[in-house]
Amino acid sequence: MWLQVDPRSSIPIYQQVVDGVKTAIAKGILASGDRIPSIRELAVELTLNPNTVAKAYQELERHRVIEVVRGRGTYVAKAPSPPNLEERLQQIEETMQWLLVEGHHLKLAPEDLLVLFRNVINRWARNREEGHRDGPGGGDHQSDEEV
Amino acid sequence: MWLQVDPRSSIPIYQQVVDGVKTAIAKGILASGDRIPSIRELAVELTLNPNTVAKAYQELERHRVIEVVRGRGTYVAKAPSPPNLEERLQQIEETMQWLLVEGHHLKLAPEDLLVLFRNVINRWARNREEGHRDGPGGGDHQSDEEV
Amino acid sequence: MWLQVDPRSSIPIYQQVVDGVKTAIAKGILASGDRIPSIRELAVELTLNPNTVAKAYQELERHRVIEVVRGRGTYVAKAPSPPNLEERLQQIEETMQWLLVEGHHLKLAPEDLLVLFRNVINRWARNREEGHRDGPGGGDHQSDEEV
Amino acid sequence: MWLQVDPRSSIPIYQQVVDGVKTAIAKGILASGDRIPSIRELAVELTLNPNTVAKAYQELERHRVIEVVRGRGTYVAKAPSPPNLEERLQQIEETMQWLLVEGHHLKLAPEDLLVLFRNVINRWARNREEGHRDGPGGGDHQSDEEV
DNA sequence: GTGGTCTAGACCACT
DNA sequence: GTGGTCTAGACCACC
Repeated sequence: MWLQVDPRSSIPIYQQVVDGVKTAIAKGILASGDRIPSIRELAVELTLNPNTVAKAYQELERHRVIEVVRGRGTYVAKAPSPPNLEERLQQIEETMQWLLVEGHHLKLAPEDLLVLFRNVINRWARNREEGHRDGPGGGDHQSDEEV
Repeated sequence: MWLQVDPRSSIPIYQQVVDGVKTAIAKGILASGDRIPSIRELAVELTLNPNTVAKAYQELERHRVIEVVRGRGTYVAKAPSPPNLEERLQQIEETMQWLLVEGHHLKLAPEDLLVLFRNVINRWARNREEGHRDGPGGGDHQSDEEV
Repeated sequence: MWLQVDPRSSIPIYQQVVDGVKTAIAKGILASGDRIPSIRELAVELTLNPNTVAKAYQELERHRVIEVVRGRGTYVAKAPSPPNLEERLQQIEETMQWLLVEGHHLKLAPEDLLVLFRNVINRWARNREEGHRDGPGGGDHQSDEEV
Repeated sequence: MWLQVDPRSSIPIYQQVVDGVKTAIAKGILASGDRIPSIRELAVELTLNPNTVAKAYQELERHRVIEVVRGRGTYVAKAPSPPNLEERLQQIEETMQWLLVEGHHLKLAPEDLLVLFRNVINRWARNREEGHRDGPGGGDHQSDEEV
């Protein structure tokens, strides 16, 4: 399963679901137009309350990440154009500043963090490739891009 | 004041205080051995509940960022050697992965994020320099900034 | 086609059909006595479940907007005299009040809304003219009445 | 009470609460910075489930209409600058078009609707004045603005 | 005290 | 079958 949840984490479960779906899309495991499990299916799969999953799905819909077709199911959105772009860009910069602060207290200079970030990116790219290869549905989406 | 708090933020106030102190240290505004305001002083200054400030200070002490000397006050720790390094390094990497996911949904490629990160670092370096220049070197706590 | 439906909208599809038919009539694309597609035809055309179309047609019939002639087809009603006029007038006024509230939060004064409404009316009138010119079917039914 | 709810309406209760708060603000009954009832208070007052009220409050917060201060209560936002302005403006125009369609079937020409709208505005202005006069707290906010 | 999250179980509208 | 809404009752973090 491309989605896992840790009920003991301090991060709300619904937020974990939101992040998990976003991650699966970013990794290429889910592609535009793919159907994702219904609320009830996912609730059974992860042994969660359907309401919890519903809350996550609503949040994802609000962010234009998925699209709900009443009575038929839920799908990964076609053109995931984010709404409040500025706000979220600012959040990204704040997170980067947090990295600098946290790094300083771990005695990591900005250059160290830059190197670390590069490593994370490379590892990510490799995983993404795998995600493409053994993704759902067999040969539905290619994986022939260079890394 | 080198510390500000937004009561309307979704981030807990005590967490904002923790982050604020860490940031001030990382920026060079506070240095090892500097005295920081007492719980009551800070509570008055920021109009917070003393319990809230106390909780933040506890957290900072647990992370070896500050040291409380009974009856004399609280000081920035000499050698802020982090305890649970492994755990926090992992958290940093997770945060970087989150940047990749969020960036993907904002149509920012890893390279874009790398550039963005570099910008943030540069801006940070500039601010840090200023922090050094007109830092709290003179009296108890400086407050001569324009408002 | 003078009717389009968005399955991803939060507005029920049957309601979209109802509104669509009413709009076509108001625009002059459909006129009194015109034949409209059968339930099955429309369902095929829009790839909808026939039940959904049937529900829409029922609603339209209840509002005296269309008339079903058993075995012969469905037609735009002659004298679309509304049944519950009071109720619907009240609904119109409520909608106008909603416009004022929503406008206030968008910093639009009532005068601004009035201007905006005038613009919408003008645009509407222009479209309506076009609807007249290149109406459906090419001369099958005239609809050059004044309103 | 400046908020009423009809449990038998087809409009979701939480939506009624959202609209009600917005209306109260637009009418001047609630002003920037005013405290609004806590979730539990309002739930008791309207005999609703707290979760229902919470959902409404979250929606209002997302629209920047209210601000939540943890542990202290909820307040009408200072600078209610709406986020997705374009989207909401478009919704307003669509609503105005709906008025034209609905008016046509009620045999109301656009000019009639314009007149009707003017009436609604005037009535609204009068009510707003009253709302100011016998608002909460007596003379806390003035009501001497032109109408 | 406040709001935030989660579960359980129910009913409804839509397709 | 799908998602949307509501209730009831519980636990938790924060202030």
